[in-house]
Amino acid sequence: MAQPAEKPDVFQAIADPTRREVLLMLIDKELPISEITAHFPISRTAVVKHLLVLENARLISGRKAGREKRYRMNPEPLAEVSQWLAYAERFWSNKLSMLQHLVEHDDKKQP
Amino acid sequence: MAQPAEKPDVFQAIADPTRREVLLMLIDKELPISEITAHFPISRTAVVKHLLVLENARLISGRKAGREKRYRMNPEPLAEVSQWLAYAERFWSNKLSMLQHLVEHDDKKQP
DNA sequence: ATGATATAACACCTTTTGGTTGTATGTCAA
DNA sequence: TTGACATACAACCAAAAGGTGTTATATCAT
Repeated sequence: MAQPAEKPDVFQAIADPTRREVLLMLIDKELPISEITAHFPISRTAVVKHLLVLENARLISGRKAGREKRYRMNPEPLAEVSQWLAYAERFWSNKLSMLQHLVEHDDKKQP
Repeated sequence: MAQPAEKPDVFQAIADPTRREVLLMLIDKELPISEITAHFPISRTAVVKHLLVLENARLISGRKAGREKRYRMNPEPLAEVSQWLAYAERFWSNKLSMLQHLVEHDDKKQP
């Protein structure tokens, strides 16, 4: 699973649902691998591979803290996605803004 | 290449550079497969497969026009990406806005 | 010193991806 | 009606993606 530390492709990195969830977990806190793994039904090895993909897309960075390695998120590479999106949507900005607005205000369907 | 018409995953669909480029080509115009193929170094069959992925992610839709099939873009599914991005960036909005601003104003590096 | 923890490093497996070629089918134009 | 064009469909292939398990190594607590 991307064993060679190559391809820093952000789009590729966020293509996997597990990796997106990992990212969300690391938004506001720094977590060790074991704790991240606990939230998923897959093996630690698999999680580590996902972490490697995220890391060489520079979306997360890890530091060793004693016997554990703690990861934190780095949002900067997401700017590339944001830009691409803005460019791709530039002709329908009205329609899309409307859509987003609708969804955002439907979070916890208050009747 | 996603032969079965399944997985309408938008993130997956835009993960491939070729597919992203196809999308950009179809923003403002409707194009036949042959014309799309002409812009890439790969075979028409390969392009068609990419089109299928984009189509069942509902990012494009095709209609037959005589002997050719013309595709056009549909931006709505991108809203999901947009939302996710907004959520993932919610703690760093300042930093990211700054970044984007910088890049956008560096398009054709005017000295 | 010893055992439990946390990670690292391998080797291996299966399915999906991205690509190829070849053959058939429908459609326009002369 | 006969090509030339545009697409459709099928079979095949190599490599990457996503996963598994096993074994080793460092570190903390007792």
